[in-house]
Amino acid sequence: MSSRDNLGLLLSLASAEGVARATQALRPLDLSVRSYTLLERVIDTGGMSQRALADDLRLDPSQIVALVDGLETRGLAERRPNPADRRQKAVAATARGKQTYRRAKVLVDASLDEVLGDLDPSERATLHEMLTRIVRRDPAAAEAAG
Amino acid sequence: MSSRDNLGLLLSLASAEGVARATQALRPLDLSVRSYTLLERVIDTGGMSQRALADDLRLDPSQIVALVDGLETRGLAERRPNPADRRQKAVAATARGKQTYRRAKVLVDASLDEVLGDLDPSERATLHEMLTRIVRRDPAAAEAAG
DNA sequence: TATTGTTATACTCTATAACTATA
DNA sequence: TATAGTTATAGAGTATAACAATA
Repeated sequence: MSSRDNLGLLLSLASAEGVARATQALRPLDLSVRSYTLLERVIDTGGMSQRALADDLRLDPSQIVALVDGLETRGLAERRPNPADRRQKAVAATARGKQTYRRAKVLVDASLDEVLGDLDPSERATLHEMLTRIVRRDPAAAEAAG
Repeated sequence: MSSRDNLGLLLSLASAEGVARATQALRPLDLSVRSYTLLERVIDTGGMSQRALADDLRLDPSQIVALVDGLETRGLAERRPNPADRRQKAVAATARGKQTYRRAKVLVDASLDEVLGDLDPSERATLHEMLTRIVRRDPAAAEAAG
């Protein structure tokens, strides 16, 4: 196996390509890829605790704080108290946040099409399924790996 | 499409998982994933200019300088003059660098097996082929995308 | 003029630890 | 005791610009 066949490297390069293009696509809306992803997640779920966001996005809770701060300052998301557990704060998108997300999604999807341009729908489904299996591992295994 | 189906996010998470595990696997040898990748590349090619390395690894030339400096300080790689073009320096692995690489490869391959554990050889080949198509795009297209 | 390697700088991302308020 | 959110800090990684030597 030569270095050109390094699957880990290929994965890393493909990811970097996707992030770079999405970053560029989101520039007109002044949104980072991670803010966009967080916004998408809270819109789809109707609101999540910051801890749940950290778990889903595989980020440290302290990074979620910074991302939510940024979105809240711009009026795109807000923290709502959770009466059931006053330690938690439910992060939810504002109406303006949802509108911004819809516009952003069009741009991001187009940038992803550029990256995946050579893959037909069936291949994309296969890729999606395989990546899901890679990512959705037993959390205990990831824990053990540190 | 829900955020759980975000293919760009999945790609990013899978890559991060692979890099994290490889980083951990390489810790005993005090090698970064990028140093390992560079070492692999110069061993497989028998020596490359820093510019060629930057192109292959999708890194800025100034980052190659830092990586080669680190490997050279530790006696794992060296810069050799290129008589044909005195601007260039051919980066090559030393005997010790090759030995370190062989030990590192065992560890990295094992860590990759953990990440790809659910994929059989045929599926890995499919993944490899698709990622190759994503990464090996027309350089002009990547250029245009910034 | 253009390219290779280099230095410098700033910015983002990531990892870690410690603190507070709640449970 | 443990968990959710927060703050602070240091280290990687990344992007950009400028420069000297060479083509």
